[in-house]
Amino acid sequence: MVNSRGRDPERTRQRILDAATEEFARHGLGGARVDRIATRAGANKRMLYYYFGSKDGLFLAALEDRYAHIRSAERELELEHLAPVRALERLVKFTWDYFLEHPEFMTLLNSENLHKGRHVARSRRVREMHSPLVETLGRVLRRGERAGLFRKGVDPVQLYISIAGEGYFYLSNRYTLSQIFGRDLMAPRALAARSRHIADVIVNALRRPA
Amino acid sequence: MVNSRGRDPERTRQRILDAATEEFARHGLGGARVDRIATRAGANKRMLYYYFGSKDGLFLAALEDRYAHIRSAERELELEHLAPVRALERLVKFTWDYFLEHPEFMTLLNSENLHKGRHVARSRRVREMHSPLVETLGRVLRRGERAGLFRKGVDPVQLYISIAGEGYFYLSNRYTLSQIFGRDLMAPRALAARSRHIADVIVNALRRPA
Amino acid sequence: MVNSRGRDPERTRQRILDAATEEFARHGLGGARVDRIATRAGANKRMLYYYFGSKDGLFLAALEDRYAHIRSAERELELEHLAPVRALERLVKFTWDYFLEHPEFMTLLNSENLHKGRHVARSRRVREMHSPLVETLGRVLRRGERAGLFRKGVDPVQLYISIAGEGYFYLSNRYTLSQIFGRDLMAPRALAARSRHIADVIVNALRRPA
Amino acid sequence: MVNSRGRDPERTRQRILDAATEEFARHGLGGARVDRIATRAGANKRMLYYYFGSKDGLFLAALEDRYAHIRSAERELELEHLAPVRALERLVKFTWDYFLEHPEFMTLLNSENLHKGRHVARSRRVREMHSPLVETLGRVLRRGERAGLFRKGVDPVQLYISIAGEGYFYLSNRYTLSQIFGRDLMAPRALAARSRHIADVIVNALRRPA
DNA sequence: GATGAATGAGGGTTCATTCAT
DNA sequence: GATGAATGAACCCTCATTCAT
Repeated sequence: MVNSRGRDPERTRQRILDAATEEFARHGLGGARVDRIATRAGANKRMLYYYFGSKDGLFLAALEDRYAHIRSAERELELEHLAPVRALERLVKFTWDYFLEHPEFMTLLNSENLHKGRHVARSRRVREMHSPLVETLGRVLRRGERAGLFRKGVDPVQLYISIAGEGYFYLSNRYTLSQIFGRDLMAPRALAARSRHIADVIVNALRRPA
Repeated sequence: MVNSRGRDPERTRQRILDAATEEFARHGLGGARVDRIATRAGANKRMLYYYFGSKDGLFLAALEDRYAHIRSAERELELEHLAPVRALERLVKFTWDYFLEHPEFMTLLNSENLHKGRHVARSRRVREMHSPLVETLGRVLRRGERAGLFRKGVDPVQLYISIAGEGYFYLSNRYTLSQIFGRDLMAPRALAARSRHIADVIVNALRRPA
Repeated sequence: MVNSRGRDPERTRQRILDAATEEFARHGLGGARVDRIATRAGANKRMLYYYFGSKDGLFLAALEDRYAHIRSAERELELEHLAPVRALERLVKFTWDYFLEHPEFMTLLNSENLHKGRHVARSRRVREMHSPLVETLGRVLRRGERAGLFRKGVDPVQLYISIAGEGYFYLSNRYTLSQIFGRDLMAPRALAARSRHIADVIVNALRRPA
Repeated sequence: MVNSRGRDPERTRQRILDAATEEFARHGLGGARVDRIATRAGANKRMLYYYFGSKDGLFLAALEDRYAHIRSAERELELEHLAPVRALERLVKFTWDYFLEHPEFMTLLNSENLHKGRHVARSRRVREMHSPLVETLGRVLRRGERAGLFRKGVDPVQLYISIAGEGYFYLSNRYTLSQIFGRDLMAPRALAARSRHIADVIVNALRRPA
């Protein structure tokens, strides 16, 4: 029996993970309901414990899964094969687009940080996933320096946090910001304007002073 | 009688609000416990409903209170009396320091956005608090333009979101970022480095191209 | 100061009693809220306890008040001055009309009986109110017997319970009965039909067999 | 394992329903305590929500159950097979006896009407249960008419309400009535007298005028 | 691998009542 | 006579988790 509700362990596991990701994204770790996850996954609640041990175990699995997803998409950018400025622009655009299309990733991160990163602290996988990103970005920066395009001594971690932060704050806090500034930050034109603004900020931040 | 348990309504209300702010910041809206708030406030649980109506009402009150606090501190910077570049630097430093010293404000905002801003949407006070900020920043920008220091056409809202976002993402996600990048982002030297980095980014973003 | 909110003790007491009667009628004893009573009476909650001692004391006062009201209205029928059949018809119509116009009286009685009559058991007033009714009805019956109109040996208490019961069950259970029988028992025509039906039943019950 | 605490869902459900019926009857809907129901049913409080969704859901289930019970017992009278006068007498006696032996049914109805029939309004089952009763009683009446025993044009619904009302008011209000009339209406002789009285009233109400 | 039934602790909220003024 | 502030017990309901099959 290999239909959608039957005995295909890997699919059951995946359906639970997907349902959990959505639930955690929508309601946070504390607000997520194990019952809803099971129902939406079309699985028995017991299965959730069978595969993931606990609600926290499930949360960690969802978080790891989402980290793996963004890093994997990032690798496909092949920044190493691009000219420094082009590589930078591409990463900036990708990061913005990714947050825009995957708001659940931001919510997951917010939840994890609300809980002082106690899940991610127990995960070796997550740590290992990120050194390639730093290394790649570091090499892009060095190539740019050598070519006389970028200023010297820029820390790739600081740079990445800026690239991400420029989009993250805007998108993660879109409800409060739209409210306090009295404009719809999610309107297509507003999004396009932000995307351009971010590119300007990051490029200017790196440009070698004249 | 004006001691801690006695009949001083204003103090009782304030103690509840303070306790609530801390609890919401630490555990989020969903994870916050009404019992703990009451206990920490040295008040009866019933009083919480007497003054704020509901847990949500209390959350909104805390949020409004924190918004009022940062905006009030901001006004004391008296940016209007400073030279454009100096005003900008001062706001950048203030914003970073404020987030650093008041992490509860970031957590409150994260919670509110997790709930799609449904509390703030019902608050007139919050909306009214923010137009002065935009106007002040707008005037600083215009002064800088006229003096030939800043590039033209920068949107004060976009700029403010950048100023805030550069610090917010770093500090709000300090647990996950420290973990994935393998360094303690809260170490004094790391904090100082970030503060300098942000100032560089923002100033460069505004500087008129040569 | 003798305005509506001021220091006119008797009026304050009466306003509380009226508000309580309505509240008890609408929600029952258990469902009634002391807060709502005070609010609707425009009085401070403390006053309610000042005048009536407790929620139960207030309930008893409301019950006594309503008993006094119906008995007083009954006395104004002056059944003693009417011919036996006319007197009977008049009481039957009055009783139906009274229940129809004062549904709160039925609800109060239901509540009191749900609580096994524990309030009324402590009230001397209520007992004393009712012997005149039985005596009056007894005298009407005896006059009718002597005139050869009514059958002999009818117990005035049994008769009164029938007169009341015929209307009470219909009106007190109007929601469930309308539902299960699929007709609106409160429509004007339905009410008129029931009134006629009751008169028929009671008159026939008393008529001396041919 | 089929003992009292074990896994026999149907029995668990039934125990909860029985305990609930008693609790609702004794204290009304508002006064009933979910905790007491669970304890008396020997079940976990959570089970109550597992099976019935809410306190209101449980109340409706109890109400439907009691309606089903009386209607089922009524059907066993097989009124259709009896002579008209005999059928009538049997229904009258049955109805009185049923209310006498099942006071919880009256209390449930009182509660439901206090709440304006909002539970029964959502129940299809209850409506469907009652057309047979009306039809059966209607056929008895028509047979009596044709045999020249009953007066013409009597509405079976009006008649049923009279049959029930004569007993209901007496029994449902037994505490207040005993008190105000100064006699114990529940004494065996009083009950027997009422039973006879009701039979007289109903039979006379139907008897064709000479 | 999978299920429905069961659990106990604790969630936010509301209650009638009383205190200090 | 009248008030707003305060109380603690208990309300209905929901939680993540585990049992027996």
